[in-house]
Amino acid sequence: MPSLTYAEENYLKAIYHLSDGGKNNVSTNDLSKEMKTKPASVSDMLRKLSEKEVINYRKYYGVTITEEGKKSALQIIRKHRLWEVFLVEKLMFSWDEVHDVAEELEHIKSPILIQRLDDFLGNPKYDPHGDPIPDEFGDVKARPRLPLNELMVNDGGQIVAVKDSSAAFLRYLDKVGAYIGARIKVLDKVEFDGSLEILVDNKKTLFMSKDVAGNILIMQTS
Amino acid sequence: MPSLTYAEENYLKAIYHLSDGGKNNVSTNDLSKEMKTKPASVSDMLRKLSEKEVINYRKYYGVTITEEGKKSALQIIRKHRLWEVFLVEKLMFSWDEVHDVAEELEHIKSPILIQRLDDFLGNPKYDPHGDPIPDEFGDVKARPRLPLNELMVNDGGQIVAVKDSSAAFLRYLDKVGAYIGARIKVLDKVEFDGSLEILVDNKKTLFMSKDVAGNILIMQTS
DNA sequence: ATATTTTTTTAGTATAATCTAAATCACTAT
DNA sequence: ATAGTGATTTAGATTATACTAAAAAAATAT
Repeated sequence: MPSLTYAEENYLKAIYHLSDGGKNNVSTNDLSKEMKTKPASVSDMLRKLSEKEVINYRKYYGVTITEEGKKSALQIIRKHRLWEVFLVEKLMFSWDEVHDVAEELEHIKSPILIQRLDDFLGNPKYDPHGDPIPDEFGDVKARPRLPLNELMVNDGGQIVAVKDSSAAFLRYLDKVGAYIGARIKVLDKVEFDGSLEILVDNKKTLFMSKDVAGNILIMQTS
Repeated sequence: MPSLTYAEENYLKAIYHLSDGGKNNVSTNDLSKEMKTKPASVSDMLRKLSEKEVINYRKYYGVTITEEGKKSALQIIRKHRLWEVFLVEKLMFSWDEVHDVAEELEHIKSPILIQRLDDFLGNPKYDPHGDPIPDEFGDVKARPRLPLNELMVNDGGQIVAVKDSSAAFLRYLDKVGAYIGARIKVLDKVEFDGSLEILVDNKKTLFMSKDVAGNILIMQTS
């Protein structure tokens, strides 16, 4: 694995995510939006990442991630998500506070640290947002999942992840008790605007817009 | 507190240590040795640290640390030592493995992270090498301590710290059972070379050169 | 007291990551 | 088929950290 600088790691991670795990091409402009840098800076970085052979770069046509690059990206993601578990489970961070800190911690370079952190946490398979944690070889146990708004009336399941991890959205979910792991059932669907009536943990019912429901991912069980 | 870059933090920490907590002047050459950079690079950095008012710098005459600088340095040291406790107590690192990783972790910028880490660890007062952990205001609870080789025959006490934290030295201590907290008593002193016969934890006796003993710090109890 | 040595600083160069402005390429719409 | 628009790259500048070589200041030794 080529050694990457802090900034290179961040670009590579962004490419991995924007390409949906390496499936799609990513454009310079999209990357510049994601990284909050100018397109000119992105071009420069792409040249460097391409020299290190973690991406395939053809000028003016965007990039794809290489197999090597995918491995590197998955290791960074592994570290990020393990640290998130640590922050939430051991240090009592709420799940909307962890992202920025994990963003820094993920760059600490020490394989033994990550291995021991993983053991200390009990080798978790999912992070606090429900996203799968790659193992040391980069293998991911993905759960089948679909957006809550695609369920039919009377369909039930468990919340396994959220698409939008913004602090505002996570605080909203906290307020209504929609945690990862919560069991939900669709009681009713309003045809007019697609909003839903939901039963949470067999206790509380709540109303939810189609937009919100679209950002909640469900593992269907009925 | 002025915001410092990664490199600036490392220089400031080195200045704090080399000046023995701000008591002495530190020369460009000493700093360049400590930082493993060239004197020219040090001069550059001193100019910058001086602009941020964390050191007093008079060209050709070395530097002293300011009150502001001392506060910043103590916060970095606090973070370093708390992470060392975490690594040893929670992640089962041995005390000779922790330094380099803590060297990276100490630069993570998040006041809330450090506060919660401190609580999670039970607000420890000393790190695994016996060095005191500054509190959030920079206050340090120093224990009175003297080098083992300065004890007289029949003097006893507890090992509270080590001066030399090199991996080799720490492994040696591990081997002979001389942990932080171990109770020791001086059974005999060889006049010729200053070497010592030591009783450890009322169980084991061992022989130790004056050099080794000089690097072990004792809180005397008898 | 001056010459020599050592220490420190300055000047100029290099790499990494960013920027702005200008140039160039690709795509779209007639 | 080409003009115009938008995306992308290149060129040149900036900041941070390091380097080497040369100059300058301080310390030392006769």
